[in-house]
Amino acid sequence: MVPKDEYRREPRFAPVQLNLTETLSEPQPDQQKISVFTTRIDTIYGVTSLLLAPEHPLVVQFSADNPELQKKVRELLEEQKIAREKGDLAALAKEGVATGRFATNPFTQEAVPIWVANYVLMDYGTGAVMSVPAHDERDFEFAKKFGLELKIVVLPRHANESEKGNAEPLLPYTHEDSLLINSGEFTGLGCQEAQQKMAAFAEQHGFGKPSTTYRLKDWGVSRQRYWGTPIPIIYCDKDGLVPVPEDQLPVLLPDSIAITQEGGSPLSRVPEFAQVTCPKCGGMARRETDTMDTFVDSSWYFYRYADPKNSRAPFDTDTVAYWFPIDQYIGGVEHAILHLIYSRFWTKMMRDLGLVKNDEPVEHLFTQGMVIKNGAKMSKSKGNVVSPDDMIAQYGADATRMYALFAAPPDRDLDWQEDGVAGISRFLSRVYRFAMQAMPRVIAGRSQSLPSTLNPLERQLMRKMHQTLRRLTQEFDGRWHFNTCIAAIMELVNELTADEKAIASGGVADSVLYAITRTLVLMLQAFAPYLAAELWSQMGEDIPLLHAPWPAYDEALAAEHVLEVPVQINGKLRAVVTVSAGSDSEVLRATADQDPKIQAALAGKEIVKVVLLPGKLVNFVVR
RNA sequence: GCCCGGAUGGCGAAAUCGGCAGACGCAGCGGACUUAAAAUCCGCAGGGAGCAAUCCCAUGGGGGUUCAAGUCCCCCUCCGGGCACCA
Repeated sequence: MVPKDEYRREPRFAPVQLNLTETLSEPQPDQQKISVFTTRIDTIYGVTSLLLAPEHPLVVQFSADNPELQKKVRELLEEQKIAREKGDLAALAKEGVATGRFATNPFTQEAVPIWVANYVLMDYGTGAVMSVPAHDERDFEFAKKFGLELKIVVLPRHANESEKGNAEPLLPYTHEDSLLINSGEFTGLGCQEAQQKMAAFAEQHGFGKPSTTYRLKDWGVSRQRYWGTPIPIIYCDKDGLVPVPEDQLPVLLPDSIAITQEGGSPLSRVPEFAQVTCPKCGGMARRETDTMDTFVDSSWYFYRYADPKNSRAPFDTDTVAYWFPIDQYIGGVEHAILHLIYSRFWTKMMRDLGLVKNDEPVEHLFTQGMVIKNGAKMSKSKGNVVSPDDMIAQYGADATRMYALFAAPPDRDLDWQEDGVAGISRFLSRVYRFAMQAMPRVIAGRSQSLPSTLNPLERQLMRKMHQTLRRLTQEFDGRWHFNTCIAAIMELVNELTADEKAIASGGVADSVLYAITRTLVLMLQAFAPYLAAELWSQMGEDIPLLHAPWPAYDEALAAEHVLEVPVQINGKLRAVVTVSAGSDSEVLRATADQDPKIQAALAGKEIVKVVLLPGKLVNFVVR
């Protein structure tokens, strides 16, 4: 599948150990070490403080005999917790407190103050961060607020020569296509190179080494909701967490439930659901009343489709192995992450458990556009969904379906509007009238073989038919731009109805009329299946329309014999000339030379160059 | 903030590999048929200048590459979607 970064592989330089000093004096050999985690070791000469997460173990030690600091740290932790629960950590105002301790930067041997900050997370990296205000957004904000020092150690690579050395970049300057300054022996290196060399230096001196870290996407699956899959776990005071025995699965949601405005899980207020006996000891126990995120269901439900009647298990491994992976997934861009990631994760988990044999749920992904209504995506949660029911009632399912396909290619967003469906409806009526008019001769033509030579009208119509068929065949196999398929069918029908009188008066053999009408119906079935099925049955075909094979187009019959070639002068269209297909450059040049418009336009000009593309284009470059 | 899409006539769009910008349709205008209307059929239709032939301008904006750019490169604006103190 296409989205492939559910975890990101990032080169990291971690951990770098900064020695802790009690004072600004020389570092002592027996002092403690704090591991920090960084992706920008190249900025380490710009470190002006060291930040710890409120939960960092050393914070406890630092604040042991300092109640004031303890209180402040508790506040910082609380702020962080609330922000994380709300999911808007980014909006959290940066707060922090100095511990009064100092750490020594192993690169510079400088001592920097140690702070506790509410935006440093204990569960990422090491819970300790080197703060480089000049080259990190967050540190910049923090340092400005608390008056901490800024040290510029990276300059834009493309700064003018004259500015070099004194150009102050707009702070914080975080780009990595840059050069180091004020960085000791590393000054003058590019960021990337510096990262390699400084990591090697750290490793050599035993205070750090590069590593690769994988960042997994968080997915908290439990929800305090009624709608969701029950989590089959029972809490017993005696036995702890007890899984619901397999013969009691699946746990079903209760039917009688009051959805109130109260907070908390609605299921916890349904005693007959929540109160159970422990499967182990038979004593009073409590059922888990959170349900699972609906993403859990959407992560695997499609496996059930391969084995829908299985009453023993969700699905049988071998039955599923026959069908999976799915050949083609079609979904909206808004699914490009989340659902798609989770379903891949779920498949890999089931693979590891031996439940499925495929590594990926899906082979190919087609990302369809969203339906937009009044500038926003149409979605149930936004309540701006427009039902096609009215349109179906007025124009029928065929016209509604075809209109939706005609409005835009499927990979593009579609701003839903209803003008235009009438045109499709008119088109389908026109097809029906034409076909029914021709029907007696179409039926007669069924049993006749095609004429050995086609007359000009027959040839023209057959050419158009094969061109249309070629277009559809290629689209179905490739881009899926059904809007242009429909346009192509319209062009074919336009040509047929334009020649309707000539066709009616016998200008086209019955067998040719049959061949064209039959192909038209086959092409139409993808877009207007009901009309196509009706016409097919009128034609008295032996096999059902759905079983009829897709017809093959004939490249020779589709080929144009006369080509119109644009003639340009300095790239601007000045004439169009007609040549027979297969004409070479000389013929093309001669034809263009003879065109009166071209002769007039070239008069008195010097021809510098002539671009000749046989069958495609002539361009005179003149002075 | 970061990542991914997108922007072309009054509207939906087409141009698939750098080669006639606007196919096909909607809405509109003119005409035929009709007592009249509906339906249907024919024609016109990006903007500007001109009686006309014809010419100029035009694919969100600005630069560039090229004989030739909606299409390729650089910068920017706006709209949509997703993610987001992950150091």
